Amino acid sequence: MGVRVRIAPSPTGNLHIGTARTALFNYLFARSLGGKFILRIEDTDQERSRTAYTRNIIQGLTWLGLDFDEGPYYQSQRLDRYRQVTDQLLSTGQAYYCFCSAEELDDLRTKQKALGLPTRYDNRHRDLTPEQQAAFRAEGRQPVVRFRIPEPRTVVWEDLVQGQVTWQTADLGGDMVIAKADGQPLYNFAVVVDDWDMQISHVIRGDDHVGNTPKQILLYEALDAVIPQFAHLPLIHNAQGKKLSKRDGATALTDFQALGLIPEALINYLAMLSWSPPGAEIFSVTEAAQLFSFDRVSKSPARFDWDKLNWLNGQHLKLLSPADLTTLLTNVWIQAGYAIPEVSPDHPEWLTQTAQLLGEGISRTQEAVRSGRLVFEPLSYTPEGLDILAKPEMPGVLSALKLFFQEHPTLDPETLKHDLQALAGPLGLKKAGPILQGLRVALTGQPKGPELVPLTLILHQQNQVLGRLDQSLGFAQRLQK
RNA sequence: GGCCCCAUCGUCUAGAGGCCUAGGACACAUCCCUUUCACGGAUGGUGCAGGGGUUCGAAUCCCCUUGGGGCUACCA
Repeated sequence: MGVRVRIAPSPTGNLHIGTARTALFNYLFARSLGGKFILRIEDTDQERSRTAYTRNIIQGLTWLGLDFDEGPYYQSQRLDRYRQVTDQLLSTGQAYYCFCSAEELDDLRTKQKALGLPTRYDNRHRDLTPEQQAAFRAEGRQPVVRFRIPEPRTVVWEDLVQGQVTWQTADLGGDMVIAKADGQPLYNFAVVVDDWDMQISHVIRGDDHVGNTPKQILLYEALDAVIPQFAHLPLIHNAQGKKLSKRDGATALTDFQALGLIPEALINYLAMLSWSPPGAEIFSVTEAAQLFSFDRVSKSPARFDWDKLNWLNGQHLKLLSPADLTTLLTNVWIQAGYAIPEVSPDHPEWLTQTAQLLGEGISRTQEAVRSGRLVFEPLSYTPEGLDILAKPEMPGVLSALKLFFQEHPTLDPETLKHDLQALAGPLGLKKAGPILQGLRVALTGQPKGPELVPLTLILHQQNQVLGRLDQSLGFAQRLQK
């Protein structure tokens, strides 16, 4: 049996960036060894699970390109199976009914705390006689099912990331509940049954699960099941050095999406949290899969760094084909409410040129919204732009520019800049700066922005140059008074 | 409280006893490119938590201290 790994999120929230990272490592490991990547939805907690979240999780994984080979499997559809295994454990005496109430358990913990003892279940109902059980039932108590944890015993496993991990069963908190009073299976139990049934070869998950692993190993043993290999990844930390949580702003994958991050960059960044590539830092998911191995995974947590993610996003944006970039930015512009004429699957030349120009040097697609306004929206001026128009030489400059464009209905991209600069002399200007700056402000309303010549060419194709020049000239003349 | 894990520039990391006067990337600063803002190029500063060992030699091995993190449910 080859490599079979799984990502097993619970649909109690949108796909979290930490889950996405775990999914990625599972995916990389599977792909690096030609194994299968499986999706399982852990929805045993009926209270908190929502199908909308399941949808979000699947969409998120798909968006990232982490396509799964099997599934999604749903734990909620396997309840009979869990019951069956619970019964098996019960019949062999490896599990038993515990009738303790929530209050009794609470009480126990409070007392232990007061005495400075570690909190744990004291296994008080481990060996109840049938008579005692009947008495509890007569009281109307609904029992949970607990799995016997032998003490003392040492559980050891060779973790692919953590190395050899040793755990004393006495530190496990006593016999564990595997089924709630209402019959619902609990995580630590369901996960073992599932991984067993689905023949998972490697369990790759966050290291907040190390403490669960000895319990699960005991369960595998009790079921006489093959124990998978374990790899516990260090967690992702926030700027404060704590586990990344919903309180940290953007943590759902959809947040990153909305911010203008692209999957290629996110994958690249996530892969480098606690894993280091043997070579270049910028890579595709395919390349990462070829390079991936657990011996380059660190045991220490990594802090989430927006600066680096943004930079990486810019790098991957640059790697996109003109067509892909155009599609991406066009969607952003449409979402921003800009009226973009004649959009079709094959982008018109001018749109591709616009995307190339405005996509230059940005690190997130959302940054193109602001520059997009310059091309797609009617002309308006910033205070800085008005300051420039108010300069005394501007009416002259703009008149000369207007004349130039009237005389040159077709523009030569090769010589345009030179031709514009040549306008300085006749106007008595020492430098061409005011000409270019004037044209920039006249066309865009602001002194800063994308490269001027390509921008002019694009607006010219849209028949926008003369109109804007005219409008700005009028403005400049009025500002002189 | 108990158990477990971690510890190299601000951040992500390379480093598996001599190749380290510790390398790279992000961020930062300066300069160059440029009509502008970016991009790009160049240069620069900043780090082995502390203390003990082991060794001819330690960022690398061991111990302690300190700091940080995780877990400790009839959640997952």
